[in-house]
Amino acid sequence: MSTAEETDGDSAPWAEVTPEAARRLLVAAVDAFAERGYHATTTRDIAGRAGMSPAALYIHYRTKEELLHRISRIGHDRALFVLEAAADGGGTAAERLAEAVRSFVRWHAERHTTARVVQYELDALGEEHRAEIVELRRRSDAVVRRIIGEGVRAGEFDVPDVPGTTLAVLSLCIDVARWFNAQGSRTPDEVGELYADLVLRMVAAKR
Amino acid sequence: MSTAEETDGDSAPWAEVTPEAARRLLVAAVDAFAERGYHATTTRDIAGRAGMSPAALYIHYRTKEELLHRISRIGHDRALFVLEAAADGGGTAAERLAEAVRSFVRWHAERHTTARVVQYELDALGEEHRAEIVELRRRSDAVVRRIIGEGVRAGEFDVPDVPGTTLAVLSLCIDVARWFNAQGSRTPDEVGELYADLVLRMVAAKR
DNA sequence: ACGGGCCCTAAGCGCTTGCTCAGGTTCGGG
DNA sequence: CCCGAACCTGAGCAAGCGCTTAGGGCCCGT
Repeated sequence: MSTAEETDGDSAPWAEVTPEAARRLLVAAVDAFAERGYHATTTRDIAGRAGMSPAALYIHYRTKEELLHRISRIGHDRALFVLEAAADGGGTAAERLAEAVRSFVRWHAERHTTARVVQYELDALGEEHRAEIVELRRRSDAVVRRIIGEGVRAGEFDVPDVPGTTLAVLSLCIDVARWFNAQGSRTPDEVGELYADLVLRMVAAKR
Repeated sequence: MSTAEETDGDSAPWAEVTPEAARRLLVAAVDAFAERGYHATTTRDIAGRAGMSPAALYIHYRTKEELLHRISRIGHDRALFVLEAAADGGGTAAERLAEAVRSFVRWHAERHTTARVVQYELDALGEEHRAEIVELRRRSDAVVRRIIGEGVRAGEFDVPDVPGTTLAVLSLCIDVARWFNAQGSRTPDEVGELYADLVLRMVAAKR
């Protein structure tokens, strides 16, 4: 009865992308964007990875930017879902903060290809699309800030600067997407555990 | 008699880039790369910002990639210098770690335009150039790891996973370049102070 | 049997890219 | 007064870019 059961939306990564061909293209785009970056990726490369001709892409997506937006939108939705699930999981503020960091970090490590695109190609999006995504990120910030604030009020935490510490916690988690390597020596679970511990130390009341 | 006096190599940012025109181009490139990213920046844009024709760029640099390499090399050298100065500053491990984080973070905040290019456009570099830069980053890692290791041995710190914590500390500092905004409410000094405190909490021995 | 909608491709359009090159300007030394 | 070196520009090349278009197979209900 953990907070994240099977509804974490990550068991079948891109199942909701409905025409199978559109999904293949999207997965190919995630790989390509994560590997080379949005601007260095060509539509020919994406289509090639999906085993199609360049023109096929434009049957399912209007532009290359729309592809990035779809990836970014779904990715942020899932990351936020994971965070909120942990935050609403009950228990002390420390337990909820630890679980939030643990699962958020695990998501960024496990799906670091997606996360890299989602977190680091943000300003390749157009004006409106970016604004939409930024709103989702503010909600992530609010979730973490709320837990820390509650912990402070309950006397569990000692945090002189709540917004600053919130920023640092999220920054720490997000940056996992940059350095995490699947071939590396740490599993996503191990990193999640390590980071949950480090974050608890950052906010712990001195005894 | 602080560790970082005026020799921090940042008082006159790009003074060592010798022909004045070459420096103008390099500064323009830093701005453009930081704003749009390496791949989204055109040589015409760089030359335009420097008030020259596109062809002028190729008198001073062989390729666009060489420009990025020069920026990356100088930036990493300076960041590493700042770190090492703090590490060799004397005092307890806690004092040295705090000073290292403080000045490293301050550098990333103050010069966040440069830092963004230096830290996030790494894999736009060619094979050899990237290898050279990666070596500099390993030295940064070694500096932080050494301080933490010494603190543990001296009984000042309680750190179950030294390499993992080192990674987290550096990740935290580096990511400042991504979110720091000059128009924001925090000064580089404030962020450095906040982060030094947070990092000390992460490694502090429980009492 | 067959017509229409759905997917897909081959070919290519218009444009921008990184980069080149012949030629012009500036300037200190003989 | 002229020369050569240092620096820069206008014009443009080949290649690659995002994206479009005309059309061909395939599968469905009727």
